[in-house]
Amino acid sequence: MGEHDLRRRILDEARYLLVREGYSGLSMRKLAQAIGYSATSIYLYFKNKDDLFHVLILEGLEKLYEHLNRGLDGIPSPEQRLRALCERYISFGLENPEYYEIMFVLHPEKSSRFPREHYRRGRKSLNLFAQALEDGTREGVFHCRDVSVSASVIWTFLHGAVSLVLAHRLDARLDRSSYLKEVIDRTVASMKFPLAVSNESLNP
Amino acid sequence: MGEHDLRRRILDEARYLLVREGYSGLSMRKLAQAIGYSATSIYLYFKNKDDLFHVLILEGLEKLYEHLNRGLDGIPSPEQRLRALCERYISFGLENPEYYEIMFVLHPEKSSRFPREHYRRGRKSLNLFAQALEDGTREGVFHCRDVSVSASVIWTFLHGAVSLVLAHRLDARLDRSSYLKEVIDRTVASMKFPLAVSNESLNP
Amino acid sequence: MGEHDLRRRILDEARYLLVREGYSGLSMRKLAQAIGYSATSIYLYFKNKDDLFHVLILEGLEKLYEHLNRGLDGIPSPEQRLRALCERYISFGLENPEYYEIMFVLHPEKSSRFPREHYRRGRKSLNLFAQALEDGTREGVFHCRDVSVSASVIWTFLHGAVSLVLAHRLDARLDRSSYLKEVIDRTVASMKFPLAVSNESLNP
Amino acid sequence: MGEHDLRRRILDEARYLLVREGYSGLSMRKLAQAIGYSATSIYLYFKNKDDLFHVLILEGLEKLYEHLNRGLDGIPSPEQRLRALCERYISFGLENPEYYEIMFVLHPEKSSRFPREHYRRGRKSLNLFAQALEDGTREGVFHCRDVSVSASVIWTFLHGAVSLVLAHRLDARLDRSSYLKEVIDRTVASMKFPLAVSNESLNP
DNA sequence: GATGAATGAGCGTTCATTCAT
DNA sequence: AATGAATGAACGCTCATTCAT
Repeated sequence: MGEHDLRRRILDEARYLLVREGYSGLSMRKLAQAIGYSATSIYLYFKNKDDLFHVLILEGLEKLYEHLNRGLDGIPSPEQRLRALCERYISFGLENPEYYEIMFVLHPEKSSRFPREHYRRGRKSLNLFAQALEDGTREGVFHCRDVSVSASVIWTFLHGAVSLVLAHRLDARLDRSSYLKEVIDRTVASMKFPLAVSNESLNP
Repeated sequence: MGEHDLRRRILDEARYLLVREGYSGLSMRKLAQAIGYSATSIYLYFKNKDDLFHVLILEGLEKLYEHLNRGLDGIPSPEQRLRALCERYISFGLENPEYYEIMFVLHPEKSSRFPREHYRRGRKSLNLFAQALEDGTREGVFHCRDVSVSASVIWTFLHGAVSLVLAHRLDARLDRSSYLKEVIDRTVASMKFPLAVSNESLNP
Repeated sequence: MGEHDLRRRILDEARYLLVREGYSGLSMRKLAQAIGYSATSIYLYFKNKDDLFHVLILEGLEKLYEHLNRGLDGIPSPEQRLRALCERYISFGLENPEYYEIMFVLHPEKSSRFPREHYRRGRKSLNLFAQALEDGTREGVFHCRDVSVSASVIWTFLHGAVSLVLAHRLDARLDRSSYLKEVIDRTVASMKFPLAVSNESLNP
Repeated sequence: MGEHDLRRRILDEARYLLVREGYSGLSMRKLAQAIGYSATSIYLYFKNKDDLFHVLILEGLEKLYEHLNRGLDGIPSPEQRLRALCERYISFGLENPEYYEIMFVLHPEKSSRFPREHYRRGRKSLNLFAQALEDGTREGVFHCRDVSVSASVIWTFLHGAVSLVLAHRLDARLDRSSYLKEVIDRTVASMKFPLAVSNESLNP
């Protein structure tokens, strides 16, 4: 077994188990059995379970960024670029449920155990949205007061969609593709609205 | 100990533990210890752990509905009604994180174990949004092709916000109240947009 | 609920549960639920689980005796009487599996907790066999050195049959009725044999 | 601790506990404590409690067969061979109460959880009896219509003896060795009788 | 680089039983 | 005569992890 092949297999099998059996179904024991190695071997490549998760998360963030960014420069129109970003975000989430869940859904109570490094990596993706908003705002097609806030808002909308779909929480009778289309349409459209001037806050 | 006080205490403590230690932190043993009773006692009031969760979920759905619906009829303007609903949904989620998580975040893989009855109750709340959309569409202030889809879209946006805030996934430097205000503003605004006629679907 | 009706119902339900769910399936909790009373109520009529079992055993021994003895005096021929006893013993066992198991099969390791009183009652039944042997020996049709030993031997043979059938341990392809007939035939026949004179013992 | 010594110790201790404390006394915890290891360790060698039992049963069946079969070919006379088999069966049962109970007495309601493989192994032993009967019938010393039925009948008689002795259900004043001798004598003798021709069945 | 052996802590759950009312 | 409330002990089992080799 060459160098780090096993490490790769562990990560891949972990993702597979994660999506097939859920978080609680991913135990070190089962993982070891699935790759055909002893449980101890996993600890040669990962300090502990958290570490393994950490690596998966970073990988996921990287993949998400690449998925979002690929050929993005070729889309000059800010609106079309934002729309493409929305579509890509959702398709990434739905096609990589294990990465998505581990990045944004699972065990938030323990997320504090993970270094803040994530956020830096995650922000790279968020900046793609922010950049489109920035460009669009300059051109007058979008109206943002603070593009970093608005980018978070867009992320919020898209995350709502992906997480509800992955968790099967939407009404089964809902037509999924028209639902997703409307999510994207309204998300993009919402950026075209001039925000009111008022400054009242909602919550302390 | 009178009547069913203990049952109430169990439910309350379960909610508390849930938000403090997460799902895996809510074990029957810890719960028992927290209320100062033996683990066995819990089984006098709940058939098993699933049953306890089931009760909490139903309670949460009921409370959410009441929170959304209180005095809603007194708001004649559909837009103001929709805005109120959005504000209330978010404030409920942030003020009742344990109910929110158990209803909409936790262990989705196991949610199939719970009867479909939930969804009926949950849909009552969704219908409040749908009704506002319906009225607004009739008045021409909103533009919806299918209010039940659009209601789901709104829910999607709001759920994205609540779940990201509860999971502390947003940039710490983000001003929360302006973020939340923008979420609500754009959510409401997005309904004012006429949807394009095109029928292309996003995902197979 | 008059006097001791409940006591009777408890005993009957216990027998029912015993045969339907086995020994471990008979818990005080389930028993209480089955009769529609609280678990505590059982303790009004029986000191504890052992006591309940004790009563069932004594009942079973009594019923077995009656089943064996009914109209037995009307059978003058010792051989026919012995044959009748064998048939009755087996039919009682197969038709009252719960009594049979509780009397002769279940938890022998704990039988020491039960008073020796059983044996007195049980011996009454054994004596019916012994009497037939005694009469048959006097008439020369049976050959017994010590009828109490031979009666135990007969019981041994019959018990083997009942316990194997109740436990479903016999080959499923075995025709049960010809098997049982042969058991009885050979049991009765074995008593017709003159025992050898030798006195060597088998086991220390 | 070399190789699989612990596995062996677990099995041996299980047998010991089984006979000393009965089936319910054999818990994984007690077993672990008895061998001075943690309960978890048992699961390194056995998948679960059923598996452990399964292994013990197979071991017992194998040992019983060897005990019955050893040097059996050296006994040409079918009658002497049958007698030897009877003596050996009983001595095995009395000298290996734990194997005997786990094979033929304990928790019959759960025996369905164990694969049918047992029965194949158990039948090997039964066939030794059948063979002796077959040979004896050919020589005219035994009279059997169907040797497989008659072999089951013999097993029945012997099992009755072993199980009653192990359960201490026989009258304490009974002389055990003359009782056992008579069991064997009459069991063998019973095979010498020509069965009647009648075909009436006992039980529907 | 990889493993076998082992564990402490914890899980959800069931049990027979007691006690005050 | 009957109950509701409560419990300590035990059950089979799984977990992430360690350590010596």
